[in-house]
Amino acid sequence: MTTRQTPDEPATGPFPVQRLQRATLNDEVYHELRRAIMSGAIEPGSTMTIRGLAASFGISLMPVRQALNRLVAEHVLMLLPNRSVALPRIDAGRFREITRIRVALEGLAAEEAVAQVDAAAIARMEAANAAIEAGAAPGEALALNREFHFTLYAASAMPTLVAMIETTWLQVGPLLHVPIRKVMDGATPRSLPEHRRVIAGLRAGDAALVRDAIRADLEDAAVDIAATLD
Amino acid sequence: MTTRQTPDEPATGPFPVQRLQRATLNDEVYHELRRAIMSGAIEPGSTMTIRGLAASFGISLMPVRQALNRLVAEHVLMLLPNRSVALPRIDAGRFREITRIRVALEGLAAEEAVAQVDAAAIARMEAANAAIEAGAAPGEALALNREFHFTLYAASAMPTLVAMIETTWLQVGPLLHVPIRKVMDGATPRSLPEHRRVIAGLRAGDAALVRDAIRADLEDAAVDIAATLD
DNA sequence: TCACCAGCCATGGTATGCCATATCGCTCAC
DNA sequence: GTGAGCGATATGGCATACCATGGCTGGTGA
Repeated sequence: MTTRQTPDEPATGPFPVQRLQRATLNDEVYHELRRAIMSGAIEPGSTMTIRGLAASFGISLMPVRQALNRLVAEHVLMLLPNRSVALPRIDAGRFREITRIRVALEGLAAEEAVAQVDAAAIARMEAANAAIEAGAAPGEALALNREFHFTLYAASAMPTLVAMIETTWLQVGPLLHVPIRKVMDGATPRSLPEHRRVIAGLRAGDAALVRDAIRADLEDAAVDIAATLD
Repeated sequence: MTTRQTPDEPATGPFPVQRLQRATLNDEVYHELRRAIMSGAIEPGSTMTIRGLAASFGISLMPVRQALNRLVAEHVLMLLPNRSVALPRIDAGRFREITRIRVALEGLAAEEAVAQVDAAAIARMEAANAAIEAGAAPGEALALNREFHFTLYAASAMPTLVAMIETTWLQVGPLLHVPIRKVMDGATPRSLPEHRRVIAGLRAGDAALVRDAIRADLEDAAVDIAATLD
């Protein structure tokens, strides 16, 4: 099964080491492409070839093909008529659509999380938000924002929902990078009132408030991003 | 590229025949598995092997592997620890979760459809509903119900949303078949008041009414299905 | 008779090779 | 000079082959 165990570092014995890398090449390629997309390394609209990627990774075509298929199935990549794959160029209409979907899904997760969130999760969210407001670098702010949101969503204990939300984040991922950088670069570290409302709502156990704060947070960000689209 | 053109039937010349089967084996397997799942032909909890399916289809392992990967990516199939795939056994908790997701997504699509639906679509929905109420066979009723709902959702002009809804239907597909049969077999053809409310709401342009009718329709059905779970 | 071990078989992952197609460029004819 | 046709190359899909792993089974020894 080629579990790709321990490419280096000789076996350290029965010690509890946690280096379970990635199981299959397929998975590795998949996650690497995900990372590249979320980090803005891939230009929207650009196409990629199986052979090209396989050569870059130094592996055969099969794992790459499977990883691409998986991303196409998630609507993160797009199948061209010639069966090549491309990172879709997101127009304003599609962005609006995905934003509405995100409001519905993330609102549901947020609402549900209120009843089940624990103090540790709230603390992590508050720490992430504080780091953003303290003026993290743009890339880091994105990661912190992601942690803020997904800590909340994970508290919903709805794994299928969380997975669907992750997919939607991937779909708009190419947009997040550049515009957010533009938005945050010039601005002084600004407070994120909606994030603070989320935390306040969690503490108060007010599901409607948390849902609305998430909605407002998404829509606020969407306004900035949409402004860069047309 | 192996476009698999015209396995039989000699070229009929420039006549406009519409027999563009399926493009790739991958796709063919994918859709066949989808059909099998939605029709209840695959037992929830049962596992399947790549080689077994490939032998059944009379093709090689690669297209089967890709189709399975795609279904796993859509959370329709499930990856076992030994990397085999299985049709998940849906427990009550997961069913409740998916139902809530469906209410959120399908409610959004329904609401959005109100502003854009045309008379032809409403007519198709009414016809489908009438056929159900007239006492269609169980399997046919499922297909008609599906047509009713997706005609509505397609009117939303939100293709990404519709695709996500289709995925959720696939995820609960194994449950729909048997229970619905049980529910509908004994019962005399009953009217579907929520479907009628949907149509009335569409005619009246009342988005809130349509959304609520869809919510009620889904939750009504969910009660029947959940009753068969534990 | 039971437990344990070894070898086989089933199965998944990956690499390679071949075929079909699409695309691009070049050449030749008009 | 331009357009049409042809060929080379790039590219995707599929089949086959090989390897690694995990589970199962049968045999052997206590």
